[in-house]
Amino acid sequence: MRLTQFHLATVKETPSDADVISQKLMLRAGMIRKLAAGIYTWTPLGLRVLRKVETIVREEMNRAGALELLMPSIQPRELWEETERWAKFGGQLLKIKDRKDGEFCYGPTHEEVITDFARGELRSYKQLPINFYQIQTKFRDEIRPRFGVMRAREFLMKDAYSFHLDEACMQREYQNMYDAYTRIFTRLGLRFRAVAADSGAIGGTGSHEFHVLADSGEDAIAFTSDGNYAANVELAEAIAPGPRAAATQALEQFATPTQRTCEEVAALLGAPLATTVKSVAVMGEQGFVLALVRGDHQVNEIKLAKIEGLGEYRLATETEIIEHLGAVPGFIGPLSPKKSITVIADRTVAAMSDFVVGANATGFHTKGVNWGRDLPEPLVADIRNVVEGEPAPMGTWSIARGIEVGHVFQLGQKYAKAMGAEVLDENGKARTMFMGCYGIGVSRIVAAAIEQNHDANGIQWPNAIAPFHVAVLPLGADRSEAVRAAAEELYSQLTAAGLDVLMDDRKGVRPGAMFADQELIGIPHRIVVSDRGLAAGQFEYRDRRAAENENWSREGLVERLMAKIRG
RNA sequence: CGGGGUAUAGCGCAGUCUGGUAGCGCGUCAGCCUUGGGCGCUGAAAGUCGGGGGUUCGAAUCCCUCUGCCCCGACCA
Repeated sequence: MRLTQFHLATVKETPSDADVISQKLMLRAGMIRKLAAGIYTWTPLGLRVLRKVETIVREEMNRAGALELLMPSIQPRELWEETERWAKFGGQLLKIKDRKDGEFCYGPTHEEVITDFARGELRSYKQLPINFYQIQTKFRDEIRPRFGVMRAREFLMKDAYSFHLDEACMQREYQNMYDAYTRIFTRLGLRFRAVAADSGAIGGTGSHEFHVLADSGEDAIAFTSDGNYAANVELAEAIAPGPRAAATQALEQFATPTQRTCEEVAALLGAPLATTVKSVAVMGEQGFVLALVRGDHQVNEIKLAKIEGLGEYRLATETEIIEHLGAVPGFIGPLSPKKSITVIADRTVAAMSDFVVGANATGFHTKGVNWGRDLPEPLVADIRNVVEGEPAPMGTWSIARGIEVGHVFQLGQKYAKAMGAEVLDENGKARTMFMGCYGIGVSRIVAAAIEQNHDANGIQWPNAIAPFHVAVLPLGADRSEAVRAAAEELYSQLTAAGLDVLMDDRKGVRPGAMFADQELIGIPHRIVVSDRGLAAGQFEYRDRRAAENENWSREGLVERLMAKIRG
């Protein structure tokens, strides 16, 4: 591509409403332009990257045996009523009406449509297993879209759905997709990690998220020091500490007129935060529950929701807290509540002695508290987030940040059952199919790749998804016929070799501007053609990630470059 | 949905308090100059000051109203 034939839309000034680096760089490089909140136009430059990601995803899905199809983006309400998700999906579902007042939504996902398709198409176990996928624009009306295409409302997604006669077959395909995803992210040239994820209320035996590692990631991932296990922080198990020490202190209530948080109480006492216990009051299905974690820990809502009797719990209101405990929030604890309540202690809390809690009297806390002696033994469960460096089932936990770009999921029979998707087995008996679903955020990958690969000058694309592999920059082509001819010849050869080449043939553009644009848009390799170089019989090569130039002779240049790009 | 901002040239912003001929930087266009890190100089084009209503001799500026967008929070495969 000659730059004069292309639409380069770089800007010098950083857009003021961009709050993550990928969004800034995508706007400055002219890859995207915002049309409305969370809705973007992909420019020719940005689209080249998006298409490269899409192509790799498609090739690997095909290789894994999945079949591409394309479903409608507009879906009728009736289908969503069958799974009761018309109401349950919530505000993210963009609902629209046609001229006859028929109700539709813009598809945020396609379980209903594919299951409807499958129940019509699939009749015999002989047609199974089968895996259908599409790469398509989705819309989720996010409450607060932000971070550019990282969390846009309209986005490009690959979604696949597999159908099976039994669970074992579903699990085999799940593994097949897991392996395909590993190949995809490896080919994309990204540093990533597959992590065990919470499978939520749907249950099922498995779910993994694929995260691109980046400090700016929205999700915390926990992984063990031996590298063999990684989990969403929501799932990582906090193991029980050693046995409880014997009580040494007497129970003592003390005044904390203005100290409501564990931090404030610990500061007042001059004691470590880890000697305090935080009490979180919630209302579960079976009544009032007090969840206890150590002062320096955080309650994990997903773990808490899994406890028997809690289910769809919510935080207790101030009125409920006063009614059950007799004190206002900030001074509550498990000691002598006003009414009978359930106390659930985190494993760590259960192993504490001589600890500090709210006294259930406004303005007071109590120290020297001990299980068994001062209050009954609690129910014990793992209800907190793990923290950096603490013991894990194997080794110790480390915490990293990641951007979720893929998710594989064993759906089981949830949708097939709700929608009556059945096939006849070898005995002629109708059986509800098992399903798996597998998503990849294609447009999000573009942003995630930038979060992971950039410097002060701009983007540093991995070769596999760079909009162009190499930039040819002729310096002074306006006045040097030799430079112009050499650049043209090089451009032809590189293009003929199958590389994506961008030649900066703009008139009167100074070298500094050429370099700045090439670095901003992140072309991974550049070759400078100049009178100075030609006189020495050399071309100047620079890797986007390198600080220094290399002088390459004309001989073997194309091969040398190919080796760098194709690996 | 709650709270807080903001809307002025293609982009980024000042001007609004205290009403009186629409400004700056970047970009764009023309010319000169320059040619290894977003050069320099000269000139030019470009704005129903988010929409509607009101006050006033006169409104970007004051009042009312609507809308978009941004930030914080709650929420979220």
